Amino acid sequence: MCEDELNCKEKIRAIHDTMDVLSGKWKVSIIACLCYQGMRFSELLREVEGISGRMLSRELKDLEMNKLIERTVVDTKPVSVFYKITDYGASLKELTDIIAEWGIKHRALITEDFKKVTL
Amino acid sequence: MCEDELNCKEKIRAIHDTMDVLSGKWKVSIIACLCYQGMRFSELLREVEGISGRMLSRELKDLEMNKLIERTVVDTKPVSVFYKITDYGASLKELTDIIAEWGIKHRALITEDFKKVTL
DNA sequence: AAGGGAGGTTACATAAAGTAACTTTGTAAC
DNA sequence: GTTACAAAGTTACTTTATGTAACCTCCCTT
Repeated sequence: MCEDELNCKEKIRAIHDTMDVLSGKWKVSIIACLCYQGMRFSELLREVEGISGRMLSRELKDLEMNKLIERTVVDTKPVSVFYKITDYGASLKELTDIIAEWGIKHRALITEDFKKVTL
Repeated sequence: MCEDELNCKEKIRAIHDTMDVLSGKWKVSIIACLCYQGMRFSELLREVEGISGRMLSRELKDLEMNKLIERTVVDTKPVSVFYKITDYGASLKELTDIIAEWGIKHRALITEDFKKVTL
């Protein structure tokens, strides 16, 4: 299955297949975060800036259903809940890297343009 | 700006920066499609299966505002409108490739699992 | 003059995301 | 022993995004 052979419609279908799993504003960020290290709900809430508890809770459920992450209740007092990436989820790391790389270049450009316009 | 130096929060910010530009269900598909070749509104409507005229129209405006694509009215009779990727938009090709690649692997896996469960 | 394609827009309906308050269990502080 | 606060959510309500369908204008063909 060589990428070069993909025609336009096949590629778009493949993109939709990925996007179905990563739909929404937060999933890519959550996965990227858990690729660094597993962590608890409250830690994710702090790392993924801007996300609400409600959305985090939902997105984590979705990701768990798709077997991209694993949820473990740790029997501490009080209990804590630990989330970690699965091997399958880790296969998305390259994707998160490329998305982040582009974001960095984009921000640099926007900032430059901003300087040009305002100075 | 080496990717390895990115800490978690920086990476998440970068991901959000990209996602702000590519928000919504359709933008990545439209860009992938226009990376193959420029085309007209009605052709995009046919290539990007499932999208409605309303959404295509909106997404194209967004993409144009972000300078990822270019809109040209061609003075044929009747007029046609041609959309093509800009150099900047083309810098997203690698991203679309990786997203599509993962989608293909994912579909293969899902299909296998389906076989296992139903046979 | 009726119908059809291109390139849209408008009005209305549903689904997804955001906000804020509330819950439960436990621990620590006064 | 009763506030007070953290973890891990949930519930009710609001706003935004997406989807559906009908409609518009311009030009061409039959």
